[in-house]
Amino acid sequence: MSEKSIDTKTAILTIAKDLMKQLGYNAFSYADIAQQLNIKNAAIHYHYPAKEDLLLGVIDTYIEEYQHLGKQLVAAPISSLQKLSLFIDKYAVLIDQKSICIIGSVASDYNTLPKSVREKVLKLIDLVILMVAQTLADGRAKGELDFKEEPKVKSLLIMTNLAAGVQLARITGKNDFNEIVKALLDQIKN
Amino acid sequence: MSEKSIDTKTAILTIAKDLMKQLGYNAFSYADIAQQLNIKNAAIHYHYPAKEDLLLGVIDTYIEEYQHLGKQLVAAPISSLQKLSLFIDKYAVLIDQKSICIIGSVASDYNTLPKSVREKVLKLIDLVILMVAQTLADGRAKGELDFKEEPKVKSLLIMTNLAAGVQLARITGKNDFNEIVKALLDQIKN
DNA sequence: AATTATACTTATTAGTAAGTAAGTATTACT
DNA sequence: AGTAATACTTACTTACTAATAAGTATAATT
Repeated sequence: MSEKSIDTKTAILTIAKDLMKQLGYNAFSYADIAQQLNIKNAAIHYHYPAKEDLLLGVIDTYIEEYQHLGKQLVAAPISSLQKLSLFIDKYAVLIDQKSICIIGSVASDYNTLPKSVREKVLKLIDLVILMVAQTLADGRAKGELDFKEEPKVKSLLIMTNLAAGVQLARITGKNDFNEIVKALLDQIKN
Repeated sequence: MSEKSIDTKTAILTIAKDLMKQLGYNAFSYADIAQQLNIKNAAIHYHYPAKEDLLLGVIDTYIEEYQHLGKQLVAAPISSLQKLSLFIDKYAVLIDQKSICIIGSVASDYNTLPKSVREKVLKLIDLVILMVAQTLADGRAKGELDFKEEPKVKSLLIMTNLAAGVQLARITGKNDFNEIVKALLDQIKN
């Protein structure tokens, strides 16, 4: 694969990710991507034969991103609260982009997704929930955090606050998301 | 309007609501509804000229439903915890139907919705958040509930737990939703 | 009884979707 | 230098989308 092709393939993926988060799986088309890149519709099919392949590629980049973040967080010389803040920041920036998180995007379109994508989505969700749960468990063990729920359950609570928080804030305004974050951080601070 | 027509119009709306919750705004078509009702595509356009009108009709039924529920809850001779449970039950049943809540459904498609729909969605969201907030405030005043956040903020936290909870549970299984509900009820019990 | 409104069907249109086959220019390999 | 792979474009197909115009049967109104 030449460098030009790598660029195009990466560029397609980057735009697909943005469109996924802004519009959802069923509301963007190959034509939208082609227009932005000034290439033809069929050029995208060359790199990603079916829309299913494109979506698999999108999910893969997030799996890699969160695997990378997970490893970074374990080793990072920062407090557990700061680690969670790094994670929360990923959600906060979405609102300014009029976007929602990729998990929320695929979750609402779930019934229309191909089986291969569904399986990969489940893998991504498990990865993220576990990463947050481990950060929470670690923080509590170190006495940096305090909460009474099981780490896995607390992770579910925080994840749902964030995922639906950005969905809500896109409609009602960013302040609602900020209030949610403030409250959930206050819940786990020691 | 004859009775037959009322039946058809109501039936269209009922199916549209189901499709919205299962597939989302952009993933269902007039053909899907027509097929289920054994009528022609154009018959739906007779009752709802544009898809925008159909979606406005769908949101309206939910606004009416929650206005009704809100009035019922104020007068009902049950505890605040039971009132919240009635609300939570509305979300629990969605999972078995492989559906998500209407707010979550329109929230993820928000950028593709007509302006008229967006305004009505905001009205619905405000209504629901306020209803939950008032139930929470009332319960705390009566000593039935205990939480440290402002009622509006606690309402946001619970709403996001529920909305994203059903989205998540459709993928990972109902148990995750049950765990979320158990934990959030435990947080506010006195 | 005649007229009109209601609730549709039939038939069609314009637009857009994903996807494909065949051709072409460029680059890499032997 | 010749061959083959890469990265596209051109041109097209099939299928589906919302939407509309025109026609029809039935029911309500005058």
